[in-house]
Amino acid sequence: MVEAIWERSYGAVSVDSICERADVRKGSFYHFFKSKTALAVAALDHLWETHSRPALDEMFSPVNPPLARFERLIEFWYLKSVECLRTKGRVLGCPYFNLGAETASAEPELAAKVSEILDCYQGYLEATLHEANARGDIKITDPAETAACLFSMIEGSSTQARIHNDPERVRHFAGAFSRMIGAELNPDLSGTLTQS
Amino acid sequence: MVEAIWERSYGAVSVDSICERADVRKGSFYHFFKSKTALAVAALDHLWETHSRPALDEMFSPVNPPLARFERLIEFWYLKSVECLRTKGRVLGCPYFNLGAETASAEPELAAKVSEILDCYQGYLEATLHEANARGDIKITDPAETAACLFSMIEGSSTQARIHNDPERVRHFAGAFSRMIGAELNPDLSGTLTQS
DNA sequence: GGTTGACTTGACCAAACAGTCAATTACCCG
DNA sequence: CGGGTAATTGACTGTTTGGTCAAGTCAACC
Repeated sequence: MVEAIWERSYGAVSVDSICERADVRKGSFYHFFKSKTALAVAALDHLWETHSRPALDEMFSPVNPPLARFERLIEFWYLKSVECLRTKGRVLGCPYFNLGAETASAEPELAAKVSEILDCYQGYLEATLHEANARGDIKITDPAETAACLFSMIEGSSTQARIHNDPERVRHFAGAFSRMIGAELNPDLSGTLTQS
Repeated sequence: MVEAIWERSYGAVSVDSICERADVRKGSFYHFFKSKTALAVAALDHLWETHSRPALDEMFSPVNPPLARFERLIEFWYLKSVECLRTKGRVLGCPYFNLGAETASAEPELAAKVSEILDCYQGYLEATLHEANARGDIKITDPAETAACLFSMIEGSSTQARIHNDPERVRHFAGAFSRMIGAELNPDLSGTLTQS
């Protein structure tokens, strides 16, 4: 499962443990997947299609004005981190990013899938920057480059949150986000209070 | 060795292979290090003290004006990525960040060491922002937060460069760096030409 | 010359690893 | 009901894993 890999790491999760958790014998596993890598690719794709992409489609829905979409995205990452710490006992960061960094040099197929997903994610940012530009909300000369930087900041922050096991590390980038696109964003970051 | 872990990953490098590369028998290894984790901690510390910290001390030397230090840092990351691709056949990103992300949830001692190193790294940025503020070069209201964001962007970019195996991914953040601190930076990013 | 203690060695361990396979069962379609 | 195919099983393989250990080497010091 992608969850176990997310919580631990690709190298630390064995096919045996995956089978045990799914209550399936190893032969069945290898009937459906030709290798551990193939399972990981499929799991990543599934997670993307069933969770991440729908969530992004909602956050970046055209019914919201462009800058509001960014606010929702910032909120999303922070709430996710806080919730993750509460429910899983650890801040885990981005599953795609973690897995990609770990396996980039050893599992080319896995890295290719992660690359594809990450670029698609970044595309949401870029498209929104374009739209905000067109509406005159902001004035960005190179939306592609800016999207890349914003996305790097998001992923970098959330990976730091994982390393330090501290969700507040993803809180910081809200202000920088505003400064980088030259517009005021006011995401609701009172996530820690949502439990009460 | 830290190099093997950097090129592959912590989980993919065995104690056996480390011993073989060092032409040492396993018993000797465990005479000096109580575990594989302990070796990694020591190796990380050694890399930091002998390479990264001296490099940072030079880049952030007080003889350079604050903004010039940032230019050198941006250059540094780009040149490192290009050189890494040329000499090792792959862009590898930041060894601390990669290792920290992979082992954060399984190896607390390792994660603690990485946290310490990363915070120290970020400290160079923060101190420089303070100094640039004091000189009137820039006007940043929260240097700590800004340093965190800049550092996240650096690490995020370089990890993306690793995942995509593309050094140009670290090139992007030069412009964003300028925009975030509100001052023009002009790093020399003609790194691809340095081989001729 | 004898003792000490740091270092080295190779044989060893039990567990875990990814992956295989022949045999069996479940299921669907005619 | 009968037959073909898809799914499932458990026992198996050969390798590798992190880590241990008794036995030994060696130089330094008393």
